[in-house]
Amino acid sequence: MRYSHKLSDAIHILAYVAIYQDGDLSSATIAASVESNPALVRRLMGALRRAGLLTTQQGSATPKLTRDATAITLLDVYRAVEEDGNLLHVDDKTNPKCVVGANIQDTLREAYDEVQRVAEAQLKRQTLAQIIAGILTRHHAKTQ
Amino acid sequence: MRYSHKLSDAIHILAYVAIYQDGDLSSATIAASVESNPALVRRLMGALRRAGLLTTQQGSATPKLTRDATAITLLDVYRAVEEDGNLLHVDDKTNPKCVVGANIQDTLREAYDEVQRVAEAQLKRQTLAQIIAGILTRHHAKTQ
DNA sequence: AGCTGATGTAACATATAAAGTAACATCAAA
DNA sequence: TTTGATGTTACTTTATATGTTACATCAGCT
Repeated sequence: MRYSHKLSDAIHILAYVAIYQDGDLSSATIAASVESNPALVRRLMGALRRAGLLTTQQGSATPKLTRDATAITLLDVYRAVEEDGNLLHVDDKTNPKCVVGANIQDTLREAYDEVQRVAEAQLKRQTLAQIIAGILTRHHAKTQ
Repeated sequence: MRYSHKLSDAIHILAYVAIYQDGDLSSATIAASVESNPALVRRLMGALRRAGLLTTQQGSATPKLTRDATAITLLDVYRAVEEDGNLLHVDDKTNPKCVVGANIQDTLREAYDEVQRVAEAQLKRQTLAQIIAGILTRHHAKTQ
């Protein structure tokens, strides 16, 4: 498949909502910033809403973060939009009659879990507020 | 796309070669253990050979690890078989005329690099020898 | 030398998931 | 009531992984 940009686009949406909180927050406007389409934006916003990160109102372009950007981690967003949150994938079709095929799946799962654990810990350490600060800092550096 | 099993299958191949080093190591036999096909096994072995982890000889089913399994990390294997080694992907098509779109790519790259760094460190900490030990331990537990 | 069976590699087909597109029901606000 | 928004679904397109086939090349044996 193509590589997923869902995490990146979801963070983009949340950052946009936070930065332009009193501006035009229609899915079409946000889609223009993402260079994507309104339906994708609405789909991602739906996932963010179900995860409790965003409130929306049907018929009204008024999305809002449910809490401060300092209290939203990249892990929160990742879990909201990536249903298979696994970074690495075990081949679950190996020969059970072979010593290697019969035992490698559980062994690898254990190994991959360690990778997943540290990656998620790192995602948890980074907040939406930091991303927003990074965006604004870069912007100001360019326009001064 | 489908999720990649290349890392898992490559580790499988290396473990198989190490465990059955004096047995039948034809791509067809290994493919039977992976429940895949010989061409895939040969493709992955080609990548492992180019990465310096394995030696092979055309015409002869005699693959060998180039060094002890304790000196081959999962990161070595990962880099050998995953050409795009990035676990997370920035959306590289965002609107440069928007403050968010123009600056989020670099900001996210920085954030994702941190995740990549800790994940790779964890992959580096785990060796092929540990995977082999895990496979054999599980096997012995079942057959005692 | 020739036969057999192996690898190396490429071309093509298929499967799967992401993202794009379009349509429409529903709701908000004027 | 009209306009324009969201929520959601179905379908299409695209990208990547894997499967399949074919065949050139090589090793090892007789």
